[in-house]
Amino acid sequence: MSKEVITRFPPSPTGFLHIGRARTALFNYLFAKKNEGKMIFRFEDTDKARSKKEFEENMVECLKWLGISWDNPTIERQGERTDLYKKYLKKLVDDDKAYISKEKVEEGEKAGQENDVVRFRNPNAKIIFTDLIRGEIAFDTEELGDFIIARNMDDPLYHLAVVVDDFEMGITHIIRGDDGISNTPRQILIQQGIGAPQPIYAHLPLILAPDKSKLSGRHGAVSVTDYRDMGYLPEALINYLALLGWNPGTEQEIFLLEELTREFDLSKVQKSGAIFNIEKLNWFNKKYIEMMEPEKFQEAMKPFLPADVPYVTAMKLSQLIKEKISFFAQIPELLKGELSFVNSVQPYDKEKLNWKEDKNTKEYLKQIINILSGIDEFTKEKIKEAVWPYAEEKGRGNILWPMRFALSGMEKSPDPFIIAEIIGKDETLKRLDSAYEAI
RNA sequence: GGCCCUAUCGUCUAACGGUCAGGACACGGCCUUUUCAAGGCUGUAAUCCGGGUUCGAUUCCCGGUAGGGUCACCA
Repeated sequence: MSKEVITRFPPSPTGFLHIGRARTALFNYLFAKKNEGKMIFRFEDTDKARSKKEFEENMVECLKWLGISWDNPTIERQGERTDLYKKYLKKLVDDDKAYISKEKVEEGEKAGQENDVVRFRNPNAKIIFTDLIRGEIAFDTEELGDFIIARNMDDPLYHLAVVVDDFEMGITHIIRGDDGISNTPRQILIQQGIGAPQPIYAHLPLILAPDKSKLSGRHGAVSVTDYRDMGYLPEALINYLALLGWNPGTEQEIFLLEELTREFDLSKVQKSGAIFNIEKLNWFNKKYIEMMEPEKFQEAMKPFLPADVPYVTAMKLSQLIKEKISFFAQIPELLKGELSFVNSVQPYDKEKLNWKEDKNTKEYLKQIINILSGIDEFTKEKIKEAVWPYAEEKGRGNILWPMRFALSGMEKSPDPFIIAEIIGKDETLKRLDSAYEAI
């Protein structure tokens, strides 16, 4: 009878939630769910100077946005558990597994002052642990020396705090980034010191920047917030992140979170780092945008609309926008470019009104105007219905290209029927008239 | 530099000794279409190098090389 799986997500609130951390959270979540276990969310805020409330809030908010949940009703903070660490610290010192050492602070504000740091008495053991992703990893801990585990008896440092927390919270699996590998031997040593069982480790490959270095702030957008603000959908981010370093073993690409909780398998996690590729994220995002209900899409695009575009116009354009964008922040440029016809037609070369070599454009425009004038219900369906027979008769390109070009003034644009409906009957006829006059 | 990790198309990856080395993104072509986008078809493109083991290595072993991570009174 194996005991319940408990994983954890322990960020330190010293910045906005990093995309790599979000993936780590996701994998912990998926592993816990897959094994019908739990995931604990806690804040590692032993660095009081750098830990900020706003970052805590950001992390909670981002995880919720992504749909990743945790199983502890209140999120623990290490800052509120100092009595616990003190207890273990005292025990360690009493057992002579650690000792207090008077030392001068070398850097920072307190440089030069003396401090009673607590050092772990390193038994210089060889540590071998089995990583679920990488297999056996061996370390000689001798070179670690008697490392410091607390600033003083009241003020624990990271390594001590994590080990105590993982023990007290009954963590069975530690799934974390690759960069945690070298911390593992220290932590195992402390575990042995306090008599804690050794959890199972799984070190995830890092998410890399295009230059193959660890993805960090200097590489541009790296926080979940950045992507949310650019108009990426949580489903797309989850899907992309899940497939970065993991594969389902099939050729399926689209996965909803719920599906991932069933399919996820730690043994299919990659060993080597993966470069974060925005192009592929864009592709996923476009896919998820396509799947959105029109009303939901309209709602979602609201925050991204430029102030000078009337709401009603934007709503009319929503279907077109939905087809074109990969992420919502592209909306303003789309409205300024390809969809700018809604406001006005820029001056154009009249020769471009002709479809290929055909020179009867003036006649065609005349007839199109006649046809459209007779339509009362000016919808794209009705317009198409009315124009289509004529287009079939004279050749679709001959009719539809001049019509479209006269209405948009651009080589690339949506089809003429939609444009006509959006700008309305009066404006449509006006634009066709001026094309007719021009040519 | 010490220690540790890693190595398949440009990128994400499949292949757990025998495959024409498969898929996806990106890129090119074609088709469909009034243009664009979407869609369909299709093309270019990879096993880091050198030794073993084996009838046979992308796959197993060793050594190089390259890249990365980590070496705080940060987490």
